[in-house]
Amino acid sequence: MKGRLTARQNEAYEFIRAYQRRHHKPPTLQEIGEALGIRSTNGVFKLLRALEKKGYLRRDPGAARGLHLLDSDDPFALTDEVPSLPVISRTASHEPERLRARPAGFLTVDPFFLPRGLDPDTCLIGRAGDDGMSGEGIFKGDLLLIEEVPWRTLNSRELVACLVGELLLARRFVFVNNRIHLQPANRTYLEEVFPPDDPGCHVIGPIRAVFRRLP
Amino acid sequence: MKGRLTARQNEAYEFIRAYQRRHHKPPTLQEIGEALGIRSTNGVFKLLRALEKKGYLRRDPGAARGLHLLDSDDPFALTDEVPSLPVISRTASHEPERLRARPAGFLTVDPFFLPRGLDPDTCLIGRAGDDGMSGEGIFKGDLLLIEEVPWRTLNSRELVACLVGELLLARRFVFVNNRIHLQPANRTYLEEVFPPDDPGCHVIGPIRAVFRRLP
DNA sequence: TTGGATGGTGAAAATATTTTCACTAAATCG
DNA sequence: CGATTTAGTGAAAATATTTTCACCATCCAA
Repeated sequence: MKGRLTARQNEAYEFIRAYQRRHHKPPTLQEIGEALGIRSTNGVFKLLRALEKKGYLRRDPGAARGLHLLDSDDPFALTDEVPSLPVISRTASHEPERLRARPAGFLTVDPFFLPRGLDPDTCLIGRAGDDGMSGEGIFKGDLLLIEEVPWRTLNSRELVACLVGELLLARRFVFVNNRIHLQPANRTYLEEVFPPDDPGCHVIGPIRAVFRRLP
Repeated sequence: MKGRLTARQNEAYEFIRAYQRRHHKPPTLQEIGEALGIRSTNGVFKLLRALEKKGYLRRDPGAARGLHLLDSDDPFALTDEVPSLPVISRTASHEPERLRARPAGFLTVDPFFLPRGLDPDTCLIGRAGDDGMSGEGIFKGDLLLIEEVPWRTLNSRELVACLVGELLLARRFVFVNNRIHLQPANRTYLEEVFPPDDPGCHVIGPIRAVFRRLP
């Protein structure tokens, strides 16, 4: 029995949800007001009443922080919506079929980086092993969000992650004359060419996002 | 670094945990008192202070329901916070003192990108407004994790985000001869120089991470 | 046996937070 | 057009909640 939310109401709803996820408790009216740029708590109050009437939250009148989102009631459900992707360990190249085995860790990734509702179960995180794509802004050590797909479904010149030798590399993928070409974007690196079944080369899939921590 | 809990302290701890689990927010002192049969909120207050001193919870002095259990072994302890940072809206340059007002949205960021336990409350997300730092792998549209600090505390040649005119830009920061120099890393852009109080230039702080979604 | 830590009572003070009131302005709808 | 919804401002009132103060009792270790 939910009405549709106005843009403003949605902003309030999303803020409450983000706040709850971060602080494990609901915000006060003042905190909502600050976040949305509303100077009067009454402005916030009315937004909340509208949200309540439309069935998006329940209030506990009189109680401090007496809010309670209905959709995603459980704080653990909230964290579930933010996928945690396995980080490929350095030993993965020994058995590229089992990239998810013994992950080096997990990285929380905002759904913003999973376009078109990409299935999180098909995604992985890998660390770029060289500067071969520095010309396109991918540096050694960057974390790459990789969608795992069969390499035959890739488009030509798609930006991919692959395991070559002991390293996980970002490259442009080209398939011609029954050969996989991995093209760097840095003059000091050379294009590499492999037959499709070369055990020393495993193309994982396209790179969907790049994350870099700066010193 | 935890002391042992007395029976009474443990009862309080367990009640808080159960309450949090059920209501998705911490209880008030009165509610704890009712549950444990303590008539004075001060009795509860002292229990909480003891729990805090022993490292079992954190308090947020002055805030209603300002409690927060710590123990990370406990699935309901809720400590491993995955912060949700506000994304600076495009209209922020009109009032750079209130960057958090009316955020364009929120981005969940893995704690991995907050070095040395950087306080999430001092961090923001901004979108790079040009390609002025493409030479260092930051492109227009990239999401920047910015630590908000007073510009006088910056080191020379530090990579910073700043609001110049209508745009949020990444640049190298240099302060000499009482002038702020913003240096690009792309030959087609020019260094810009501002007096420290120029209203058209607001240096937000150093860039701690870069996130890019690929097409 | 004295002194600190613990665990209280009860009341009052100080804040935090919600709620109400009066008023404005824009957008929407029948 | 006029009525309704939405989204505010600003101030004040009403409560909820935290914090402090004075005081008491018990237990335990030095």
